[in-house]
Amino acid sequence: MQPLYYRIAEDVINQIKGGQIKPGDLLPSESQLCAEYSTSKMTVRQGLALLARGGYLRSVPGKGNFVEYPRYDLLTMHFDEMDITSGYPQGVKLLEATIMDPDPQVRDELSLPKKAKVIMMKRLLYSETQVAALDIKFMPYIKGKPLIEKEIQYIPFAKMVAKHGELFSVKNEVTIYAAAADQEVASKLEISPGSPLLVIEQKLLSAEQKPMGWGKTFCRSDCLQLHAVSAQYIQDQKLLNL
Amino acid sequence: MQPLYYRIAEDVINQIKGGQIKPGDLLPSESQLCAEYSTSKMTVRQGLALLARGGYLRSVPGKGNFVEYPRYDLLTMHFDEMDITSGYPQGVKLLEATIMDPDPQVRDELSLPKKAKVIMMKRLLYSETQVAALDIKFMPYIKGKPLIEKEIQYIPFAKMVAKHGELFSVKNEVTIYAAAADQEVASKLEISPGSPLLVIEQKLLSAEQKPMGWGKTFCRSDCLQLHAVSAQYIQDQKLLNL
DNA sequence: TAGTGGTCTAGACCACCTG
DNA sequence: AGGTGGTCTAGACCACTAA
Repeated sequence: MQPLYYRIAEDVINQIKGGQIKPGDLLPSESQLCAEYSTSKMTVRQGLALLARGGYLRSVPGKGNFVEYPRYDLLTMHFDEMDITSGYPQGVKLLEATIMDPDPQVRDELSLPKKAKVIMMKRLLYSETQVAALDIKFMPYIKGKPLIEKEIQYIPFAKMVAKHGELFSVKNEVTIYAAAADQEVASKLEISPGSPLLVIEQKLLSAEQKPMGWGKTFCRSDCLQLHAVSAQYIQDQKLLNL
Repeated sequence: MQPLYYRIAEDVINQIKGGQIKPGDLLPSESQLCAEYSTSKMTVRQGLALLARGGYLRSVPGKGNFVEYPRYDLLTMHFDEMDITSGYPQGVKLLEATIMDPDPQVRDELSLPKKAKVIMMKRLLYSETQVAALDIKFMPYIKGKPLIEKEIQYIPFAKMVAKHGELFSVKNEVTIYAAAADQEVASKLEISPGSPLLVIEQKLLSAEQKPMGWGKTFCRSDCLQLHAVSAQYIQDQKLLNL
């Protein structure tokens, strides 16, 4: 048996999707809905909260609950470098892992002071038996917090940074673009220079907005696609069986 | 003055971020929190609901509320073809808009029967004064539902499809990859053949999962980057001022 | 002033899990 | 049996909006 608040949410959304209520319209007031379902305010509000979460409603104090156009332009996506290897630890080859002086771009991205050093890590990622991506990552070097080679090889960058910085949670900023392969990347990826690459740039920040890691993943265009769906829809699947 | 439920949520999240409570730990039970804050169950639960929504908690009936690792691999992104033009209607040039027989790929993507026709639309998108993307879109042809040329030119594909199919909401499935420009695309985008492109493939589905539109946007790699952030973080900004 | 949503109370009963 | 989260009640008071 579905809870009542759930049924209220479904009824409303079905009226929206059926066209009886249109975006911009005002829903019946909460007290009206209480009467309609012979229930109390908290229950009605619990139902409406589901819809608000899904982006179907906007509540305006003193006025009412308005139906909203759902967003088609907000997309959610799953990305994790280790996805490329389909989870096979054998799919990762550590090329380098050193402590070094950062070049200006890296220093800038990590907002580091002049003399600070960084940990640099270069990995090749294989999907099946084929090389698929070259991954280069940087993080500020923190004295006395060594990285264990076995660990760093197989975990995603975000986890690595969280562990290294002893952080619970990190903000992950990702930039996606296409580029042509240069000499180095091309040879590592066994493609010809100039071939198209999907480049995924990642910057990790602490809760205080301090950059904790930065790097790029150069992906062979024949090995990686990213998939995203409108956030709206994900919510639906989780919250309402539509 | 912040509402109490909000303060409860903040207190808990600060304990999480401060390390006093770790992922996997059990929160104090709801009745304990009621006592601690001298409040009632509904208020405590309202606070915990915020955290659950943000992915910080998992509630297990009969057991308790567990602290969760935040997801670093779920990203949210904004994408809308019209973003490319920075909202300038002058930034769109309609090259073609015709009713035609679909080629096999299009028919397959739209799950169309043999003889069905499609509306095809080709547009050039300019950012500032420079050509930035070539956009090709297909939708099933529905008799008696003409598209008004002026309309189709300037609205995003998702809106167009919603309007044409008289749908309230559409599911938007996006695939992102890199590719080399072929002759046609290269000439339209004023780049040399083989240049890297960012290709954004869009499929729009009705609530019943029926394909309502499909197409690709070929973007000059020097004109478009996509940005995404961990979903976690967006929630924080909306729900808690951290 | 009357209606709206936002917050909150002090209970209740249920299904679930553990000893 | 006793504790947990999940649902729900029948009120209350507040801030906001509109006429």
